[in-house]
Amino acid sequence: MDIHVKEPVRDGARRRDKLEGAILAAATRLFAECGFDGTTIAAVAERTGISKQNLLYYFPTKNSLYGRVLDDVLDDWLERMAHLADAAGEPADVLRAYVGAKLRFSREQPWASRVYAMEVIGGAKFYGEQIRARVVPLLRRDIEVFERWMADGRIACVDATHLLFALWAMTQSYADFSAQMALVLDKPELTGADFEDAERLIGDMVVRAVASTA
Amino acid sequence: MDIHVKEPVRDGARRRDKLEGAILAAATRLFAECGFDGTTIAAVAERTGISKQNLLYYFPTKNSLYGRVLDDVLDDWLERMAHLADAAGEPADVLRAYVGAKLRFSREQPWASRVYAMEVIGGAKFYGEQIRARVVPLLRRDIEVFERWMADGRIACVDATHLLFALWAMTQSYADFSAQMALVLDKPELTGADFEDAERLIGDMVVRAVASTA
DNA sequence: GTCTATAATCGGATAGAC
DNA sequence: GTCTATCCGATTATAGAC
Repeated sequence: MDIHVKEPVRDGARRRDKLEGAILAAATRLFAECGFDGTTIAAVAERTGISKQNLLYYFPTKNSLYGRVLDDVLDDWLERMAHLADAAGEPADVLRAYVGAKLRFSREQPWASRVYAMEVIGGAKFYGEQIRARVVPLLRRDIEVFERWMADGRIACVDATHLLFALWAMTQSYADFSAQMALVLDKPELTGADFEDAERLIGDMVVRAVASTA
Repeated sequence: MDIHVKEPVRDGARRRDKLEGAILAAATRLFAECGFDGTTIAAVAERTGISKQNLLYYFPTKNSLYGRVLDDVLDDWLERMAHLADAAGEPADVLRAYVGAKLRFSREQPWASRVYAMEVIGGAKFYGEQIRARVVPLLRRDIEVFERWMADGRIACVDATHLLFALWAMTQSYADFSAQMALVLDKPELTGADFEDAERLIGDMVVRAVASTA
């Protein structure tokens, strides 16, 4: 008997991945805009173009969907930022690259940034352990890099921890507070030029903060 | 006939105000922790120590409660910040005072800061008009003060708009991202000393950003 | 002003056919 | 893997007695 196999395994897997990706993209945006409880799986399904029940086949619970969204946010962000602390080169250049990379993430993945921000603002009740395990070590390592530079006399002595907090805050806000920024600038949304201005100012501020006071 | 008036008008009003205040305090905290949809009026009522139905007597809808919370957040913030742009004095001193005031608001009213942040991150779909009417003019005025200082040669020329965004971001994050900061610092929550360190570093950064490059 | 009761709806999740 | 049908709990809000 000739059994008709609809799709080879690989195509099936590819299709599954593609649909999962579409669901996650829709979910990321909606979680960012409406928060966890404000987002319904029906709305995610509709935006994806599938039925609610079909979505529940791929993500059996709302929590599992939310968890995957946050996992993917972190994966993307960690991948972009991981190499920076290892970077050899002048501290000023590394700092500017760091600012640029973080700002680029705010620009290219604003919803990812905002989902993460909302989770943290709410106290990270859902994702706190993952942050402790995956984000905190990275931030601590960055702080240590700053402190080594200071010990080696390559930059001026400042509070490395709060310098990193400041750097994070300034870059993160171009995703999280872009709605308010756009209102101040009286334009529908931030443009590439705005991000260039931001990168210049933030880069200058950070570099100046650690410049030796001749 | 001797009608027993339970409470004179003034005591009644005072009682009403007191209860309203208690409801608003509970609501502010819960909206910050759980978001708009994650907060139930039953939970607000329970935290206030009254019944859900009684809460609905004071705030007939959830939207009206949320609106009042945001109104009060803005009232408090505007009152604290309003005088700063008028302040005469050296730019460096005014800037440090500005940073200090904003940081103090993050420390003393973390839930207020977070409710506001959540609303903005979600796109300010509920409160956008109020932000346009009440917050944006204030920020624009601050930017103009910075630009006047530059025109008068009292500070170096930088992008005044993005400088204000940076200042706002750095101070705001000590409310919004305090959960993550505490994890990095490996302590249950930020302390007064942390806020002093922050004020010093942010103050130095901002002042240095506008210091003339001799 | 506060209570009891309840209406009306919605949302997450399951069962089972195809 | 996708669909139809449905359950069940939770939530906002209202009606009306006291």
